Amino acid sequence: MRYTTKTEYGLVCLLYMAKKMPDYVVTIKEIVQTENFSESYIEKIFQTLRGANIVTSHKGKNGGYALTRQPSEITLKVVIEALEGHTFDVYCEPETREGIVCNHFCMCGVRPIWTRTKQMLDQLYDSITLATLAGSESEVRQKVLVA
Amino acid sequence: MRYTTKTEYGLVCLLYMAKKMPDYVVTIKEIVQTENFSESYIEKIFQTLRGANIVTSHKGKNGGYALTRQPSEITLKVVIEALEGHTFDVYCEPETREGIVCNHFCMCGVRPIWTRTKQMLDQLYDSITLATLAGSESEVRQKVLVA
DNA sequence: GCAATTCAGACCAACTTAGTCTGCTTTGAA
DNA sequence: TTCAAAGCAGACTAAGTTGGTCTGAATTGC
Repeated sequence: MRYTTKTEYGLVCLLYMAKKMPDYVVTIKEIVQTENFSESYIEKIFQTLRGANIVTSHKGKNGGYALTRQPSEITLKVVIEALEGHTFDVYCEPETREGIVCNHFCMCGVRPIWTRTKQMLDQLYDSITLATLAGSESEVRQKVLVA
Repeated sequence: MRYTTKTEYGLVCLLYMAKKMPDYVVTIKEIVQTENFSESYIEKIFQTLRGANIVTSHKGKNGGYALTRQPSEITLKVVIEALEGHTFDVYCEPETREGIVCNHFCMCGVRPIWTRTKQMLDQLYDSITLATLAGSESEVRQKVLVA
């Protein structure tokens, strides 16, 4: 179980932006060159981020993307939900899949595990912002390099 | 992000066994009739569980499957890892994907999130056993029905 | 007006999932 | 000794998802 590359790439891009000055306008080209991603794919990811109001865009020459708010006000939860749909799919939750009769899961002893899992992940991702990540990066980088 | 049906079905089956007497031998047919699963698919799942030494099997007439140890000694982590491969795929972890050079992830600011995620899930699933689930089921069932 | 940029959406190959299917082997009991 | 009931092994497959690509707009600043 893992998140898709959309989330992975999206977070890398947002983190890149967070580390720049506030209101910094970044272009797809710039970010693709720095991070060595596929241009078309990143474009699509930014469309999703724009739809979720995490970034704004400006068309035309000197256009590009900027964060809609401070890095400290953009939580991981919001980003993951925008790119992935949800932090964790409880799957058998009746309210999330209307029309589907759940034969096994809804009332069974297994479901509470998934509810609890989602609860934990939501809480974790709600407590981490882009600023958290940007701030701890150098320190984290060192740790990893030493280990 | 969610676990596959292998894990879902596998847990339902194991929970079914846990609620029976210790050393109870269950057949695929019995469990399939009770839970309304596909026979062939459940067979495959039990092969995996046997490979992970979570159940033992006995061939031939009056054969079937039994838990290898007490429900209280079978953690969710062990079951999920057997059926899913891992509780959470940190993805860019160099040691898990030898030969693959990670361009973006390994040293970047995003990776610690996934490390932390895996840590939390591992800890959660290590603290829950089949006995926990079997024990809390009736109570959980009530809660759900009331809500 | 032109070059740089985003925007929209159709398209697609490869992979994964959730199974099915066929037939074999082992075993207990009649 | 036979036979039916079980597990065992593995090839196969349809449908869905992932991780993109590609074409061609529309918009904007210089």
